[in-house]
Amino acid sequence: MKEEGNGLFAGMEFYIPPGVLGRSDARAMIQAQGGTIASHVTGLENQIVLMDRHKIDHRNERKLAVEYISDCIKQNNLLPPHAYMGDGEWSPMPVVTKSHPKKKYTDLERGAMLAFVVDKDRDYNKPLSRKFWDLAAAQQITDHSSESMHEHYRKQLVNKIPAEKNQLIDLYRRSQSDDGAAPSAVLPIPTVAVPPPRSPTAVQKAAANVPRPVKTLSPRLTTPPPHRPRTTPPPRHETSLPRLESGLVDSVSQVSSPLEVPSRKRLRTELPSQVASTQQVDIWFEELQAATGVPRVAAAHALYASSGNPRVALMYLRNQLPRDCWQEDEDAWILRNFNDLPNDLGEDEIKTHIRRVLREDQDPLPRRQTVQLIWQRLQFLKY
DNA sequence: GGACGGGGTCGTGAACCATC
DNA sequence: GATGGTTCACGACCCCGTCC
Repeated sequence: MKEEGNGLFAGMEFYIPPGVLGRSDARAMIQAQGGTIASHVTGLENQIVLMDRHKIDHRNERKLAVEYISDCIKQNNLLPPHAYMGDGEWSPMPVVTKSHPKKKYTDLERGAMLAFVVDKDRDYNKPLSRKFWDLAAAQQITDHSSESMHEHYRKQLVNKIPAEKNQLIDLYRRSQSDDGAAPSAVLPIPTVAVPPPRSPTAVQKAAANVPRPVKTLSPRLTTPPPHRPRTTPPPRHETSLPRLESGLVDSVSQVSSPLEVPSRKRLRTELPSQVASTQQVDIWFEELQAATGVPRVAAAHALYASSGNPRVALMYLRNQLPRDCWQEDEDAWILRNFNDLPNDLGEDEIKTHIRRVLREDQDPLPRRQTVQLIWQRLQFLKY
């Protein structure tokens, strides 16, 4: 560890999971001392995770008890980490052990898996046999079992678009290199969603002409909701690309971009705040066409059905209709019930209205949907 | 028998909500 | 505004049925 710039923690990055006792105090102390707070675990060397002592299950210099911060400040010095690492000897609580802990895949592990596929001259767009992953497990490509890697690959990784896969591989390769600063040779992943044309007809017109988004979905979407909890990290779409480029990639729940399979949880707060550029839209069309072989018009239609989310559009084109990919009768239901709402209604009022309609159930929605998704779709349709 | 896909279980964490 | 409990969704892991 080194000290640079101003403050005890200058140049250092910490991640404090939600729920850690004294989290807010530690955050304040770190920031006051020039350190930075990461919103997600990166799995990279430059980040220290601060946890409750009794929850640290193994010794690791990058996983320390949260008291480390206050103690360093008391001593006005960066203390040796050893006394703050996981160890049953000093822990006031028994070390929690699990027979089969479920470890999250980090981006480095995803990159390692993909790099392994590439290194073995295999097509990373196609499923691979269990035997292949047996080999990967034997070579300890990750700490996960072969079956786990097999499942993760076929259910998650294989669905990523080539640009994302390349980015993960690139991240992994850079982490393996000493300097860690090799320039990325892969396509940047766009971080914004496309507000597509207003109707299918418009989509078809646009398909011949490449749809160009013209403005944000709504002013409300450009600012965080006022009721967002203090500890909620900033929307990932605001940070994903810079984080990738700086190597600070989220490992908890994957690289974030509109191109990934959208987490419904994430969608509840993370909405597009920018407009895609012409180049970005072109890239998406090319990606969709390359991945599925469909004509441009179909790609445009898929983008429309997916509210402008290219990754959902990809699933749509693969006949994997996710819940946030909308069908005609569902759009009709939304417009029938909510299109006449006053324009000055706020998000909360609209959602209250949506809840009431869902509760009354007089005009049931064809598919079960969350209030948040309906609200988002409404914003999209009204745009 | 191996590959593959579907689906179940369970741990985790974010979002939401009620209470103080 | 802070805190704690609840709900919900995701993903890791596992199992099983089907197909070749």
